[in-house]
Formats: sequence, structure tokens, C-alpha cells
Amino acid sequence: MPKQILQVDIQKVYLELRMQQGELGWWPAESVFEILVGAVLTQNTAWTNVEKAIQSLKEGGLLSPQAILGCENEILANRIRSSGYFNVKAKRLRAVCEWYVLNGEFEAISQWSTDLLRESLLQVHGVGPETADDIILYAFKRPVFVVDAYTRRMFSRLGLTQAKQDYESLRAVFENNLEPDAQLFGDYHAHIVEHAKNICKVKPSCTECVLNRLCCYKA
DNA sequence: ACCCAGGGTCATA
DNA sequence: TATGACCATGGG
Repeated sequence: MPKQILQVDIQKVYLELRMQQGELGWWPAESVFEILVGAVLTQNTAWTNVEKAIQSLKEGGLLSPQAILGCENEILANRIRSSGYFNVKAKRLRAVCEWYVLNGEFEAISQWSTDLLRESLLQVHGVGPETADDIILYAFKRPVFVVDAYTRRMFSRLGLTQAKQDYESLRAVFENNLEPDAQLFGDYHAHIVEHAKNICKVKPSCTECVLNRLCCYKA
């Protein structure tokens, strides 16, 4: 894949999505901590279910790391029930809270380099590459590109990447072909997800798709 | 009734 | 290192 072509296409797809879908307003959250919570709760789960869980946490006064660490596991699990995998995610939320508090929360962690931040997050139980990058990008505003199942499917169909390319090299493709701008990366990822959610559900012959009908339907 | 969603961990081979 | 089972709710 000639690098110059790839760079043009990676940028072109963004402009096309951007033109088609306009402003999206990601990541929806009222605080940095809410982004951390959302990043865990949205694992393999529709965002609408996550919104309900976050709302329930707010109503229960549990939208702070101290409150989550201080409450009974059953209370926490019940509050996030709607996001699915609630027992697993209750444990993961605690792990993220411990990491956050132990390291001095936003102010102290903000001083870290992006590499250190990423390595540290990846050691937290329940935080894999995508969740880590959600947090790094949307909460800490660092230019890392979030790769998800949509991104993998869409860009391999467009012929710009390989279908079973590993996470890190796929992330590098985007980061090497775009200006390292957190605003841009965040908006791009948002547009990929929104495109997948809103346009091509299942039909391989979707004519509304802006990307040569190659985007989002399952194989 | 089925399929899928803004993944990750753990056990097995 | 590479698959597969498992986690679980809610909307289409």
C-alpha cells in the first residue's frame, strides 16, 4: 500500500463522513470521571444502555471514584445493570477507580506522558487497548486513535487495511496518516461509530452508504 | 425467536 | 499465539 495514497484516503474518508454527518458532540459526559465510567460500561454494549446506567449511578450518588469504592458491590452492580455484564463491569469499575485515586486523579495523571499513561492503564484489570484509548483520547485529550470493530471492518472493506490486522498496527495506520490532533482523532472515531450505527445495519446493498457500500454490514 | 451492541479475560491446545 | 467460552441487558 503506497503511503501517499493511504494518507489521502484516510483523510478523504474523514472528510466524507464529516460532510455527511456534521457535528456529533462526542464524548457525551459532564465530567472527566464520567468518561472513565462510560469507557468501561460501553464495552461490547449499546450506548443507550450505558446512558441508563450512568443516569442510575448519578441518582444513587455514585458518580465519583470515592463513592464507587465505598459502596457495596451489589449496590454498584444493580446501578449499572442496564449496561450488561454488570458483575464483570462492577469489578472493572472498581479497578479503574482504584487506579484513578491511587495516582492522584486528573490533576496528577495529566502530568504523565502519553506513553506512560497508556502503559499504566493497560495494566488495570478490565482495561484493554480500546478502553484505554477511549480514556486517553476523550478524557485526557491526547492524540491516540481509537480502533474498534467498526473501524476494523470498515477500513478493511475499503481496502485500506487488512481484515485481521492487530490493534497496535491498525492504530499506527491512522496515527501515521493524520495530524496528531486529539480533536480530529476524537471526531473521526465518533463519525465511524455513528456511521455504523445509523446507516448500514445489515444490508450489503445499502445505497445510502457514503463509502461505496462497503462500510458496516456484517459479513 | 434471533441478532447485535462504542471489549476483555481466562482456560485450553 | 490463537481460538473459544464467558460475561448479560435492551432494542431492532
